[in-house]
Amino acid sequence: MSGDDTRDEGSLNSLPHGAQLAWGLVKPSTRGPKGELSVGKIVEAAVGIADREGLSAVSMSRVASSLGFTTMSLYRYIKSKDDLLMLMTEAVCDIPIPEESEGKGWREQLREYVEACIRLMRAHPWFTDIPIMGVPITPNNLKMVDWPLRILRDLPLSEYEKMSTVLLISGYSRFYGVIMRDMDRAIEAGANPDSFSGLMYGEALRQLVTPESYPALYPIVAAGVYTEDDGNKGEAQDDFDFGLERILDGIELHVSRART
Amino acid sequence: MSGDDTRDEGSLNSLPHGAQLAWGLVKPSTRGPKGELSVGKIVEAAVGIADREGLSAVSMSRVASSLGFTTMSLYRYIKSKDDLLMLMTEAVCDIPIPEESEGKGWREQLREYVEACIRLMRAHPWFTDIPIMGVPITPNNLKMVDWPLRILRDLPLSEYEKMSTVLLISGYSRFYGVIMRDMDRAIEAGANPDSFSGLMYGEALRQLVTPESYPALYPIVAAGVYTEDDGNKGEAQDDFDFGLERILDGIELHVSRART
DNA sequence: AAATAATTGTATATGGTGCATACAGTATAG
DNA sequence: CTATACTGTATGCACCATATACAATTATTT
Repeated sequence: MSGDDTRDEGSLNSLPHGAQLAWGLVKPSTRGPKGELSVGKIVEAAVGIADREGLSAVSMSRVASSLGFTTMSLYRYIKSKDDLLMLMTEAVCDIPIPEESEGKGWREQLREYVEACIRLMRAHPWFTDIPIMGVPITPNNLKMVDWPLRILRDLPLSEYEKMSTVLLISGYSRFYGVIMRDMDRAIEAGANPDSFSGLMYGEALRQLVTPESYPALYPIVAAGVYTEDDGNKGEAQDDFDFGLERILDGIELHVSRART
Repeated sequence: MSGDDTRDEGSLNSLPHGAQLAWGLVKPSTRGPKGELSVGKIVEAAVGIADREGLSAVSMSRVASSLGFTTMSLYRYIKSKDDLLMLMTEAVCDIPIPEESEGKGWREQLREYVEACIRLMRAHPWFTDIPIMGVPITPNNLKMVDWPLRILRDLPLSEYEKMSTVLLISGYSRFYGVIMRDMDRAIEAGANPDSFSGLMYGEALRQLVTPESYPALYPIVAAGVYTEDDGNKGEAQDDFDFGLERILDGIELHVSRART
């Protein structure tokens, strides 16, 4: 139709339906009644429910009824629940990405990236409940790959190494995103009347983890380091910073080796 | 009863039922008919089903009927499905752990640890489908914490730093375990008649990822590095090794700093 | 040896899930 | 103005985890 149609429809159709929607590849039809619903509204509603009540509260019927429609009406817009989940993550990955080339070094910029990832996962605790179905293939998700790649642009790394590095960094973000989300959840749950749950398993572990069976773990459990009984949120933050700095150190060392 | 009863029943009862079972804290009752079923058999059956057909095939009724019992009979042995999942991971974490103090350095030993973790996750692809419910609290799972701690024993790190390091390493294992499992799955699915799925999304992404919107990602997608179109399993292995070496480098740098 | 109490596996039921299908209504294109 | 394509809906299916009530079984206590 439009002149610049160099598109290979076939390969685009190979994308999951959710991805096709995210890329705006699904042409709105002209015939028939105009839909009162829309993919955007559905995803928005689903994200809202997930934010408020967790991912398990997101069922097709729940989303539909929250919009005042029947369950099945959603399937006019979305092929499966998996597609909805994909679109939820995509919607939430629409975050501002800093401009290129400020005066900051790559370490600083990678820290910002990781921070942004973690912030995203904490703002939407359900984020990491959605399993990774594969390599990112939707626009905003790919922005989240392009961003760190841009940061690495001028480093003396091969393209494979750059991808490896991004995988390393984003994997670390995700892993800690999970941990921090769980911590947030625990704290929320810990605010319950049963506040003694601070120790919870700490005391039990102190009885079960013997120096004979767990020689290296024992002193750590005994000292309360394992269960972090002091309830100090800072500890987890320290863990996180420590690991990140080790990773950045490792990258820096590799880069400096490559330079010589 | 037995003389050495210094146990605080209360705190042990605070453990989830699955953990109590794993630690052998649930006394078998004497009264009543002896059970034909057992927790061990149930978990074994569940693991078998998961290995063969994936975690989604593991339902209470499926497990029960595979053993020739009714669904509800399982609940005589296990309180909830969550407990079953916990016991499944626990069962599978029962792997041989190398003796202490061989001539190997800590880097080498940590590599072995990570390899073992990955091997575990590939042998049981459902492993990472089970969400982490919290810090490990079951015997074999704790062995998987004690092991790397042992490796770090003689390094000049505080206990907090050691825990942070273990978290870093095991988090990396888990992240890559997920990736490799997904890769295995894709290869298995790719063996289907529709074998052209080798490219799958690669071709589509090459159309969608423009140099304007994705300046840093574009060359990588264009070169086929992003989707690893060559189907070479070695690439992912390279990614993995690269990241691991960066992490080990980072730890080494930190240690050498601490030494001075 | 008899009574008691605990524990077994089962049958049935509840309220949920994602989704297939068939359908009546409605707006557009020819 | 008819054919077509699309809308939202209603119904139903197979499945899920789990609660409850129950008859059968067996070890301990009396």
